[in-house]
Amino acid sequence: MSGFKSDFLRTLDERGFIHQISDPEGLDAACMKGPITAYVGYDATATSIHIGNLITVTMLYWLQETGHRPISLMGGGTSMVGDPSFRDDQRKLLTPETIATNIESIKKVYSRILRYGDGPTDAIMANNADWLMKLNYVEFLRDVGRFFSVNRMLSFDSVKLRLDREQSLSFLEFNYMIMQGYDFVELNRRYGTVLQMGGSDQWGNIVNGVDLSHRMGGPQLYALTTPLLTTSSGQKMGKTANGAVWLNSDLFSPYDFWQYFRNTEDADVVRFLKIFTRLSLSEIARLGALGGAEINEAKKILATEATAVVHGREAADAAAETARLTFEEGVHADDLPTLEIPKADLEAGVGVLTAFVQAGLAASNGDARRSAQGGGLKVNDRTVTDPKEMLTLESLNKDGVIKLSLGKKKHILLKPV
RNA sequence: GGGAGAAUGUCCCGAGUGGCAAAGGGGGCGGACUGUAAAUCCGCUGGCUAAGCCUUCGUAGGUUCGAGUCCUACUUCUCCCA
Repeated sequence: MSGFKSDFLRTLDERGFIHQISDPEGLDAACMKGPITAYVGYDATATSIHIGNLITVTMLYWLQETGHRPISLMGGGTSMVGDPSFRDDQRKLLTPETIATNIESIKKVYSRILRYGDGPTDAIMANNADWLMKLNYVEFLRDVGRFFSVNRMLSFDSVKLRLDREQSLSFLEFNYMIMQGYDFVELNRRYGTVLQMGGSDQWGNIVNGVDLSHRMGGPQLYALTTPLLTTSSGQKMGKTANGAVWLNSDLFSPYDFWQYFRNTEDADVVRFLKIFTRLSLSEIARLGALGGAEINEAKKILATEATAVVHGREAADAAAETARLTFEEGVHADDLPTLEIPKADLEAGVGVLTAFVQAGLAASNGDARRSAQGGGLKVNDRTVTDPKEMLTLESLNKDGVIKLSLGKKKHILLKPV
């Protein structure tokens, strides 16, 4: 499916963003004819979007870069219902207040990546609550509901999975795809939007919107999905011990974000460089040619570039420097995650295990104890052998802090105040 | 409305004759080997004031020296009949 003429599709294709397109030739032609408007919808189920969503935001970025207009759609209305696609349990219902808070928090990330404004290719921030919340039930059923075939909706994989597993699918959730389909039509009316993009799990929902437009006598719309990103060893991307890789820095620090990419598997480096950085394809090819231990250089660049996109260049460089000092120089860097602890506590003495729990490196004393038994705890780079050891003012190193380490990669500084 | 089944360690899947802190996976964490990679091997994967104590098997009661296991009611979910 290569050989696209438009800059937009060619770029997405070359960088590995394309999984399916509903009518590749038609869409390519539309992109050639002039600026198009395309959108991606985002759930407001958390206070931040995560790395999986970053892929689609990046598509919006390339859309804008190649001369088109992106819309980031906040799911203020659809989040009242919850997307059941490929899930085998019902989501918890969110309160309108939670949704509003989430949207405010989520919005911050976009302006770093997209350029918003009133110009012809400036991005638009929309919220489907603006039209969904006002709908009149019976009217909506007659105008829109009649175009949806339940038989067909039941045949979508996203729903079938749920039914096959004999999990219930409430009528509430069943309506999600109708709302999403309607969003597409509404965005077309308001902004002339002709393309909806999303993850591969959204294919069914997106195509529903394309169909709905047909049936309602509207224009031809297009669907484009990205592959579900997995690591080469088959793991879903973006999962860590503490949950998802969030983009908001209060949930997942730039340093952690940098580390996440630094630890990319060899086999994924090129793929991730194409998707998560803006480096040219020739530069990526050069980095991809590095073999053996040299590929670590490519991973550092990947980490820094990806972090710069989300958190800014300054934060990215700082994270890189912290990592360099910590891992390559073997000294502790000042901006490792730091926890302040009252000086009085140290004077009285703090149990090592407790200290690790307070630092968030262990879930409980028992957990810390087990890590110590496995040789995974270090205080100032010295392995903890006695779980009863006390940390006191004596434990402060020459820089006046105590460095706690879990394994080789997680470090926290305790700073007396 | 009637009938049949299901709910297990707060990550998931999943065994479980009345003696159970509860088999086995997956995932995760730690160790070894390396390159902050992958693969492989080893250990850990309820809580605590820790040779002991406390809390866990949908919820609440009951039988029993003793209940995840048996009984009753309830909740939720599935399937079949209406």
